[in-house]
Amino acid sequence: MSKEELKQVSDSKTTKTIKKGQPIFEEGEKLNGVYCVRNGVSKLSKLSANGKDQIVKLASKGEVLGQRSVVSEESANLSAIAVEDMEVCFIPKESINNTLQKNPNFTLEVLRHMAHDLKEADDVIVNISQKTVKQRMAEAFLYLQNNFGEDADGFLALTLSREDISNVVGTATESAIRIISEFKKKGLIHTSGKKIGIKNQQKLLEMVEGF
Amino acid sequence: MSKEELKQVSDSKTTKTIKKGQPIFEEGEKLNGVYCVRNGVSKLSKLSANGKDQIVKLASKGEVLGQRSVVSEESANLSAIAVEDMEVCFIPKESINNTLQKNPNFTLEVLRHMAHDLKEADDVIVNISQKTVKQRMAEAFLYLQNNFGEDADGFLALTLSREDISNVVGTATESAIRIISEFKKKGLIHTSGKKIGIKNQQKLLEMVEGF
DNA sequence: TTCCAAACCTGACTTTTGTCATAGTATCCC
DNA sequence: GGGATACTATGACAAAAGTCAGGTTTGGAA
Repeated sequence: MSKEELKQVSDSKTTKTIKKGQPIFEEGEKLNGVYCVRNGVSKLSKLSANGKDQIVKLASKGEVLGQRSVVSEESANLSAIAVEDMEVCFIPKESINNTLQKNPNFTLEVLRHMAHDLKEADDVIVNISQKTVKQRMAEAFLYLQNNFGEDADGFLALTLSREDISNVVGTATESAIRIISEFKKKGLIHTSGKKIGIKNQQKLLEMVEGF
Repeated sequence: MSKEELKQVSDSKTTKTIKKGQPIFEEGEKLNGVYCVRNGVSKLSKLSANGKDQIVKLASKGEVLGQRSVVSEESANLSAIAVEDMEVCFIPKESINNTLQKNPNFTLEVLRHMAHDLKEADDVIVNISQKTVKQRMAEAFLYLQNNFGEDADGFLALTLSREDISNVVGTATESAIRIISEFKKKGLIHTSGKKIGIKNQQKLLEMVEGF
């Protein structure tokens, strides 16, 4: 983007604070712009007919929410809810559309980014349909480790509730809890309250691969 | 696109015939361009660790294959295999990239299209993780009816093998066959050889919704 | 046409996963 | 600090789905 464009976008920004558990936007809502995550983590989820949420993606610092809806001029397909206190900035869709029209390189960037998201989504489809719940749980822990890191005590930096974990994995909360207990017994992970730490990365990896 | 651009793309096209069962490209391959479906149907699938294919999408006339890989300059994430005899035309990536650079409207069109695909992929994730195999089977039949229509005798125009059906739904082939038998007994569908016809759309719809 | 391989189908069984019930534990708010 | 509320945990059971093993049918090639 050119300096001028950057300035324009910067001018149209407004920062907003979202408390843990609060929605940034919800499924079906018409979005007037996109939200850029400055701090904290948001879950992107969709409610299914049986009343359970499926978490499709976890977005943190630097990621943009609502892009897809604004680009395709549809209402939001997913809800974005804060799993930690967040700071987001809002960019109105006029500003986005304007830049999309005028700056082919920006559009191409957005396109590349969406292509990446699409690949990830396809991978999730394959995983979820072909792997067992146990394998997906192992994968989820490794994913959290890779993408959000660990705190000073060796626990996963992003602490999700058991329910959120089950919604990422796509299983019943009780099943998720049971598998956490099992992993703990086998020495793959350790816990302290809600916090989970990875003890044996190698074995978790093998489990994902199906050994 | 302008006339000139259209002509340029048209000039760089080469048409290719693909026999049923033959791949257009395979997972991991580097693509030198995209393929536009002129005739026939292709399945886009990915091999999972347990040796089963998961079909992510069925593409027919007018749809473009390989777009995602060319845009993001990655190797193909999915294999494209003909489920019917096909005719495709090839558009080299230079031609695509050229147009992407020069024609913001074209880029925006591609972007919108990919946004749509992403939404569909998210929906598939929710379906597959939150619905039973039976519900997904019902959904698959309705999908085939909506997207590919019926022949003169009231059978689904696109005939998939039982294995392909199971790979769309994400289940074992035996399970798919068993559910087909069950649906037949319940009068929801009728079959003749591999062909399947929908008898009671309403009940299938209710089944998808979880009644 | 005949044969063979591939696709289809079904039964019996096992494993996986979900559901319901219930109890303990943390957490929030007044 | 106490009580309501949400979250975590576990057992018992039921339902869903996968696997294995065997048949049968079908379609295509020699």
